[in-house]
Amino acid sequence: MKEVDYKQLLEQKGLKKTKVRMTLIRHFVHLDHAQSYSDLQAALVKELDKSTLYRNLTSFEQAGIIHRINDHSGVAKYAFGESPIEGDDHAHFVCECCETVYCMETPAPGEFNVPEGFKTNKVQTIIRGICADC
Amino acid sequence: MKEVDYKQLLEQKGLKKTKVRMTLIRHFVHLDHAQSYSDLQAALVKELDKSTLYRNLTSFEQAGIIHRINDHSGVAKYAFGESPIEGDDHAHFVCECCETVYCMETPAPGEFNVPEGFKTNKVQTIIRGICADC
DNA sequence: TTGTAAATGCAACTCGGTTGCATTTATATT
DNA sequence: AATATAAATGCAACCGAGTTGCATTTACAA
Repeated sequence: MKEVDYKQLLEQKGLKKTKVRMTLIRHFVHLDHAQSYSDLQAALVKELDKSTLYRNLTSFEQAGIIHRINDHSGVAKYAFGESPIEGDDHAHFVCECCETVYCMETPAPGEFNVPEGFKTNKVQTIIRGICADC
Repeated sequence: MKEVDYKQLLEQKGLKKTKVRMTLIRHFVHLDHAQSYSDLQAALVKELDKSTLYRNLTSFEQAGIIHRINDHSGVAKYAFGESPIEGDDHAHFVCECCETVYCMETPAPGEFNVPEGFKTNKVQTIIRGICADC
């Protein structure tokens, strides 16, 4: 994806092309794993305001440019792209060694037998293990 | 489970029988769904110190009296009993209407095909839907 | 009964995340 | 190119979950 495309991506989603947003997109695009707020702060050392960052993460998420991941670490992480399996949730892999979070193409399983009266809408899955780098 | 048993449960786990702990156990036992810190604070109006509460939640968890649940709400919740499926993780059901979290006996599925070099250890599952009460 | 380690309560703190508001900036309009 | 306007930014102040250090109290064993 080229610089020009980032601009188009923003325009297409009705978001203004600002310095902060371009920096953010550029950063997300070339990463294969999810980033938390503090990861982002550390990586983008340039003056980057906390609330500006959070507000942009939110609007990017709403625009489908990134998606929010909840591994079970207590802090939200974000990765480039909409949920790969449109609408539905894809699984996330958390490395128990380096804590890195990867998006898996593996779809969540369909069937879970819940008790009488319970209705299943969707299933979210976290896979824990060791990643290829560790 | 009777009062006397609570005491035995604590002794057996090497935990001293204190007022706070008895109150906590008593509270957890007769609940069918998970409690967050603020749920507990609200329910146990009696003077209950924040750090004491957290420290007890931690030791109860280590002792296997309760287990910690991470639905994707951002706050940890706790429910009575060890993970029903010994060692392995059981699924948790989050009601999208009342936000209540229930433990499901349903085991997590075995097979997820992860990329080359990735090794799966365990799978954690959150089922979202509508509970029997809603 | 008393000694001791563990449990409690309190205050102060960290950190993720949010909100209100004044200032700045992107962009559409002239 | 100048300008009007709504949106984006930066800042400070705030909230709530969870943690830590420390002095005091309590359970329990000797």
